[in-house]
Amino acid sequence: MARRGRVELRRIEDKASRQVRFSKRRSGLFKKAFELALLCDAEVALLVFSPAGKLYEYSSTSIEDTYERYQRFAGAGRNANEGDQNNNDNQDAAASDLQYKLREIATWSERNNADKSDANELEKLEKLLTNASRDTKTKKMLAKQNKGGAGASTSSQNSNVPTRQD
Amino acid sequence: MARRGRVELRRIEDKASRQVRFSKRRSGLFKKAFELALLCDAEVALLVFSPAGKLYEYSSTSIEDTYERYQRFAGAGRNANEGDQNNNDNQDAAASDLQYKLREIATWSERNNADKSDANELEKLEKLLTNASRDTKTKKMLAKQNKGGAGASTSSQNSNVPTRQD
DNA sequence: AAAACTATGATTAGTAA
DNA sequence: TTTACTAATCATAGTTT
Repeated sequence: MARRGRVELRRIEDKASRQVRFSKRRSGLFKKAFELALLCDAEVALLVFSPAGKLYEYSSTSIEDTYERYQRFAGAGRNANEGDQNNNDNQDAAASDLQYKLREIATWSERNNADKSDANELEKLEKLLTNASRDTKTKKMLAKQNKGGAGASTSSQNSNVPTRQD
Repeated sequence: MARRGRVELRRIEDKASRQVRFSKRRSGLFKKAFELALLCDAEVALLVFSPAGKLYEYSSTSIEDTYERYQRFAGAGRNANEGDQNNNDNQDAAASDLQYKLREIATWSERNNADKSDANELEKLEKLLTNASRDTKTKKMLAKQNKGGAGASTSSQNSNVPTRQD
């Protein structure tokens, strides 16, 4: 027969049945992760260690890459879990993330169809993003100053190099 | 009413509905991850970047710790891995990856500094990549034909000129 | 645009082979 | 042990509010 009621949300005591459930639920979880990546075009990385210490992994690109991206992101300002707070804080993280992607694109298109005019487009786009990023930071700083901060006027440093370490 | 049939397993084209589905499925996935960790006493780390480039994370202990454990593990000799259907060694995949990054960039710049001329740059760039991607595919096809070929001579559509179909 | 609804498909707990 | 079955809960696509 089937289950008698809704499943209780706590650790399963019986070892054998815990192992069976782990195996079933694990495959369900990995399937869902894969579907999210595929259907919704998301980047997903999933690591699971079984209670017995066995490793299972899934990644839509590569664990390493996603973890790196995570670190870059988290470094600049994070946007933790579910509960989706204010995403102003991670705008400049997103910006530096995008700069990175842009460089990737530049490298790729250089290798594949190097063309002066294309390079030009890319350069313009990169400048555009750099500026936007700086604007965001400046605005945020000004906002902070108005609220309670000490003053410092922004020297607009120039653009082609992404604004790195503050 | 409810859904008409089973869900098709491919990328959702409509942007708005992709975003909605992402949000729903993401919360489902995180719930499952949490339950697996709790019920089965597993160590779980989950990183998701939305198509818009937003980060979501769950970890039963800490992302860093689990990643470290993963590295130690992977270094020594690894075990099963579930969803291992990505074999990203071809240019094709690289190209579509770049398209994805481009869409991220587009989304971001739309939200932050929407501007007609910027949109134009992005569009040009996207077209450029689309064409390059198609070229790659065509070349690959030709190569395959030449290798195993029943000798059908493909009317070589010239590679740099897009075949209009939109 | 986000939240509620709801019919339907998907997942799975318990059981059995 | 894993695999298969099946009833019942769960998740969610499409729709409505």
